[in-house]
Amino acid sequence: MPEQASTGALDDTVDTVDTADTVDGVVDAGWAPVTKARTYELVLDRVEAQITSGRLRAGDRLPAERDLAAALGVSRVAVREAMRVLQAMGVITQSTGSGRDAGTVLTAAPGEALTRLVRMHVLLASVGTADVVRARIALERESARLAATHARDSDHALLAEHLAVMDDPGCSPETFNDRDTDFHVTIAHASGNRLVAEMTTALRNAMRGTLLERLRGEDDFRSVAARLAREHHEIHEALLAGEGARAADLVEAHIEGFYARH
Amino acid sequence: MPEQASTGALDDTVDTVDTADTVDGVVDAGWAPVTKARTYELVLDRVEAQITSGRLRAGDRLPAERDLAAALGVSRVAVREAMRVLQAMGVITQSTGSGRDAGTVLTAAPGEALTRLVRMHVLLASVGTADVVRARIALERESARLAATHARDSDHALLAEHLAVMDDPGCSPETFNDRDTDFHVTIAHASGNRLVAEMTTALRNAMRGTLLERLRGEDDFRSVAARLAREHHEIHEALLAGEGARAADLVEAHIEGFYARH
DNA sequence: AACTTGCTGTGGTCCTACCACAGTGAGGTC
DNA sequence: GACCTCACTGTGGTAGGACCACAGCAAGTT
Repeated sequence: MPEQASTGALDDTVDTVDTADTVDGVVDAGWAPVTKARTYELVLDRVEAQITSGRLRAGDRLPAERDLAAALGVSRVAVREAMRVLQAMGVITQSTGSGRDAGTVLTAAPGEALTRLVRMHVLLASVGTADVVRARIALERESARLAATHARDSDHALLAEHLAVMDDPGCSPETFNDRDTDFHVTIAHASGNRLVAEMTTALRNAMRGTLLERLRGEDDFRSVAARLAREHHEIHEALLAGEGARAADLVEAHIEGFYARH
Repeated sequence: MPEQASTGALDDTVDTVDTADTVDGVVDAGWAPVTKARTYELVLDRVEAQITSGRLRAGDRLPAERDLAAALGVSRVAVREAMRVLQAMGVITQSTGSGRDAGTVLTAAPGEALTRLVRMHVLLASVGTADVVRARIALERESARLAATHARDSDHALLAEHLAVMDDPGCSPETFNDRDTDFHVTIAHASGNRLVAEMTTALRNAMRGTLLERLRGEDDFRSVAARLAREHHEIHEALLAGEGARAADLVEAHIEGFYARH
């Protein structure tokens, strides 16, 4: 049916025909340049509409790319590009093969997407390290505050495990950094607030490389590690005691302290 | 040159050839399934590497899609899908036409990308409204605290303008909602912390629809608007006085109050 | 009953062709 | 000479068709 250039069901192509024009002598009332939306964006809109209307929800399977393309009257390329965007947002997962669970499935996994986004912008110097630190503090304060009342036994067990590894004097900077990340991420997820947790995780992960470099460049890695470990223990104790406000203050001092001193 | 299936410079295609195998009788030492990375991800890695190494920075122009494809030894489709991802992350902007500034340009604009990401996940019920509210409070407290010392005269002027519009008794719920958003966003950007600002903006924008619905459904919109406006004025006064802590508390009460009461 | 084998549906990749748009510059017109 | 016109060129945008790799399933074989 499409014989070239969208003919099908997707002709919302024209967005605005409104006001103002800049062409030479023409009257500038009631005219605006006609802006065309790219086809893949229209596909995105359709998918979003399906979600909004409740016809599509997490766990559901999307039509096959070919079918979707045919149904919307666009090419498969357009559909694929829309899928790439959704994937980059952590909204879908794709896999090959046949069978019920194969293909494109709606799954809400914002974590990885956020991490990549933040890391990319840190690399681009679009946001500075100091900014990330302040954002981390704001979020992790909230994480800690909530975790003090929401954390379960399994969370505390996990935290204890991470602490034990970091206490080991033979622990390398790499291992320490990984477990440090895990410690903070565990607290974030114990908060029970998914959004705060994912954002916290993303920021901490995006800083992973930077932090590792600092740890490696440390003159006396062991004593620094010991101090950080001690602070971790204090935070954990505050959480166990259910003292959210104190935990939040400790976390703030912990994060700020590391950056301020190095 | 590529006669089908990647032949070119991008043959990192094979990721791991390591340990363990599950095939029936075969010795399970030293074998693992070969996992292939998707081509567009390899392209992404190359772009990220260029940024990391400093050969590419914000404002720079990327090679034309065709050239990049040739240089990397992949198809244009692969390059285009990588571009879609970068665009979805707010890392590039694309435009047609010729000339120096046409084509693909590295520009760090995380705001819109974040907004879409959060909105999508709110729609998917991956994160609940209450979670977004708590996250907003955490971030906007920080925004307000920083804005109290960093805001310039132009910021205060903008804030005053928004306040004036919201004070107008004839102001519609739509207009009020828009200006309310603008008010919070202006504070966020006045904080001087780009990351906090972008995240704040994203959350506020993602909630735009929800908030508008609540305002519209209000029995006595005018009195609610009047109360919100009064709170806005108090916040503004705290900012003008440079009292960050008070501004933060007011913002928290302001946000939480609205959700708690409705 | 257990294994093998081929079929089918899915995303992954590539190529090629063409369209729409925006500068650029050569050429014509006044 | 100054100005306008218009074709050219480089860019992303789109379409369509072909083939590959993979995973499940079912029929056939041992």
